[in-house]
Amino acid sequence: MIKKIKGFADLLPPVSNTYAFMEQTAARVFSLYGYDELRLPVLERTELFARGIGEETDVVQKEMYTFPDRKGRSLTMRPEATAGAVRAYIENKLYADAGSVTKLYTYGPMFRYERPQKGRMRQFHQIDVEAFGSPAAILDAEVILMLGHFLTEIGLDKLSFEINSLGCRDCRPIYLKTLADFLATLPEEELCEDCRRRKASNPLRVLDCKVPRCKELTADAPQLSEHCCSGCKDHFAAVLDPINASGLAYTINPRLVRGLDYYTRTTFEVVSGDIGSQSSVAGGGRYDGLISALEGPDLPGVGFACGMERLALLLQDIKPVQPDFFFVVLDGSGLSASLELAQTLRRAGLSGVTALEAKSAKSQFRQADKTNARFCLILGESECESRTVAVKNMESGQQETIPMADLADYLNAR
RNA sequence: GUGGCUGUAGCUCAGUUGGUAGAGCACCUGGUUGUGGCCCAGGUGGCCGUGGGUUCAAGUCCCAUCAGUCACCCCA
Repeated sequence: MIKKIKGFADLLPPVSNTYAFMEQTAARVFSLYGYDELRLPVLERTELFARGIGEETDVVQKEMYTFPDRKGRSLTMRPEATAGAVRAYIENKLYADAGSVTKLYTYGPMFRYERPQKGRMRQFHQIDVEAFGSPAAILDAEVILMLGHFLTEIGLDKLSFEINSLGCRDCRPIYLKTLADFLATLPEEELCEDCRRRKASNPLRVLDCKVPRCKELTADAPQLSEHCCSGCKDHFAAVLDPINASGLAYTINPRLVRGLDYYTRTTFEVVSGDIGSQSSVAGGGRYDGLISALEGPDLPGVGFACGMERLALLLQDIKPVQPDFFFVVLDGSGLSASLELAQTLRRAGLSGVTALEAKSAKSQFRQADKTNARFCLILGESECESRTVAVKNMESGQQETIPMADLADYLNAR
């Protein structure tokens, strides 16, 4: 038997209905904020991600599905949506007639070659939002509030928001130097193995280490909020003001680090304690240098992505829609008539299914019961002859004989 | 890439110190020759993940392998 490959999943009902619900809710909520849908390719040139996400990131270095096409060009299955969205924004010159801001959302599968575990698949799904072209702090705040609005609409209003600022292209390098100097003063042998490596490769990550001893050692580490430039300080305050006014609960997490190189200034994350170790259900932030780094105009951007697998872990699975009617046929003569009648009812807006073979009445009624149909429509020999249908209300058990011609009106009235 | 745990019916799982494979749910049929749910009776369904080894005998013990899962790491 051919089986699916590791880290890839079939999304079956009722889980698939939950995904549809998330997508539909996202589309509805985001449109309230002026966002339009963007649909992007799943494959891009490898270089897009290498330059967009950062050559040194784990995602690029060891997690991408990369392979040559038939002409030897290196292609990559997208590991996230932002780089592709920025590429589309530049390539289609959406900045030309957009006024001050271009608001887009997209959703779909992403691919990362990682060891699967709870909340982490190799093919996973994100709902992604990008707002290009404006440096306004109020836009950062709006994006965060919109994420909160969306989560509330899908029934998740108890999640924790964490917000931080990572500084800008000017002040972050200075801070990183300060941090590196501080880390160099720590006793090397007392740091965990990972942190010894991260000290050089990704110093911000050391602040995020979960090992207790590392936490102690870095307790007095210099904080970016004290070392960033006045522009970044003002920006961060201007982001928090409207969020405070909105009543959205959040914490400032000065150790909140994003793994993708492009983030600047505002970053945020939504975490849940109920879904295992992969606790981050959404994350995002501002990326003011990304568009120019991909050879577009020097315009800023802000956005976020939600992990649909992780949200689905928090949502009850939504049941498939229930049909209104089920056709019971008692002999072969009713079979073709039942389909014809069912088509009439469907065109009249009623949903339902027909029996596909004339098995015993008991068996057909059992089948009808399983579909949760509200009515059974019974077509036997006598009904076919008199051009009527026996309609049984499955809840009350009562049954009436209705002329075929009146069937749609009769059912629609109930 | 590293580690832990688990692989027995469609699903959830029992299976004693090794002795020829079980339950519940689901499914099918009947109890009502044209009427569901509840109940009752019966039934279908397993290379016990795969390969090798030990043994008179392996679901059970040993080795390997594959798969799943959780965690590290990383991220949404």
